Amino acid sequence: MNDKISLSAVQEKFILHWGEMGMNWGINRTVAQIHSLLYVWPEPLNAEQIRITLSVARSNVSNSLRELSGWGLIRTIQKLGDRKDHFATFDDPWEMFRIVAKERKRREMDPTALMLTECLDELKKSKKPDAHTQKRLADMKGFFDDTMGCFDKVNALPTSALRKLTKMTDRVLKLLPF
Amino acid sequence: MNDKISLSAVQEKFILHWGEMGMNWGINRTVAQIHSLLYVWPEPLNAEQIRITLSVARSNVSNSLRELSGWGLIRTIQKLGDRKDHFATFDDPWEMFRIVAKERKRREMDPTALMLTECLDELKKSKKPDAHTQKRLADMKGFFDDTMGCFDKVNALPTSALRKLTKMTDRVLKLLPF
DNA sequence: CTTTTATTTCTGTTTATACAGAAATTACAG
DNA sequence: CTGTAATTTCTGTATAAACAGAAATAAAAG
Repeated sequence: MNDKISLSAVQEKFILHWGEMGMNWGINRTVAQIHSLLYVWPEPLNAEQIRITLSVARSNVSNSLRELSGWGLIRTIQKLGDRKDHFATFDDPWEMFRIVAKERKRREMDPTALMLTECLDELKKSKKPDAHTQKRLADMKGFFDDTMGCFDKVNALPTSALRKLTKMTDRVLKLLPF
Repeated sequence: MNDKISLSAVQEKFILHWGEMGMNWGINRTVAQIHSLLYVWPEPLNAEQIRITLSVARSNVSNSLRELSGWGLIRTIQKLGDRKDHFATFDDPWEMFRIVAKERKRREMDPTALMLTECLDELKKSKKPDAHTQKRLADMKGFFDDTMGCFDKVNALPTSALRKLTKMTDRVLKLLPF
């Protein structure tokens, strides 16, 4: 039962900050802390180790791990002679960002785009036009379509291409006819 | 005292959805609702009109308006013969996005980048190296640097350029040496 | 200066979320 | 099977955020 994990001061600082940052983006603190713990720690950890290290209830760990699975941010790893699941996240921040961004788009942007489409349909069918609302919602819909279309293409790039692209921003923008 | 504002079904649907969407991004529901109300409504509204329309407490309106001001998302408008402040947001979704994105970067990404720098400094000064944590934090810092640098440049573009850029994604990506 | 109007701040309540600990379930070992 | 380990689900509690309404303040009018 050597489940004792000893965080360095730096690791603890990183994990605590990550938890708070997550909160600002609507992500549960414990969820974000577990994610950052798995990110900094050199080996996969089991639920009990996470519980002890972060000083939270076992159930909290369980639910948070399920949440992270729902995001596709962790994978389970089996170890010989150990029935416990061990958990790990990804090494590459770009890949994790790609996953999170894609999932947030699916969960939050897509439904909003749909809502806007529905609203515009209803307005079109309506007797009294309300041209102003129509314009505002159409503008917003146009914004969503443009950004989401762009996002899908960029986000589909592999990490190497994304990294290059961000480093070439100046040159790319200079090429364009603005 | 003609403060009665009558929302259409579509406007109400839009506002309610916007409120819920805001919550998912860590933004107060009432704040998001007020913002969307000002966006769809054809004229600037005063606090009392907002209170009645959204059925919330006057204090809630006051605090939410201050919050929106803090984001730079609303401006106040004076009307002749009316002491009340009237509030309006922007017409252009791209501009609003630019404002929000810039502000979120300032509030949440910048401090995180700073934290990572501090952590890496502490690691460098440390006696026992902990190469693994160093690599992980350096990777994350690199990701932040690359994305934030790119973001600053792209986000500085005017709406017209941003719109064109998103519509050219395919062509731009094809030009690049991937 | 007093009254009216508008806004903000304060205080207590409500509500939603996070969480702990217990209980129940599941999976496996012997 | 029976017992043990592991995980999940359930239930109640704590915490923090949102909110309403009152009180206080500020601003302007007369």
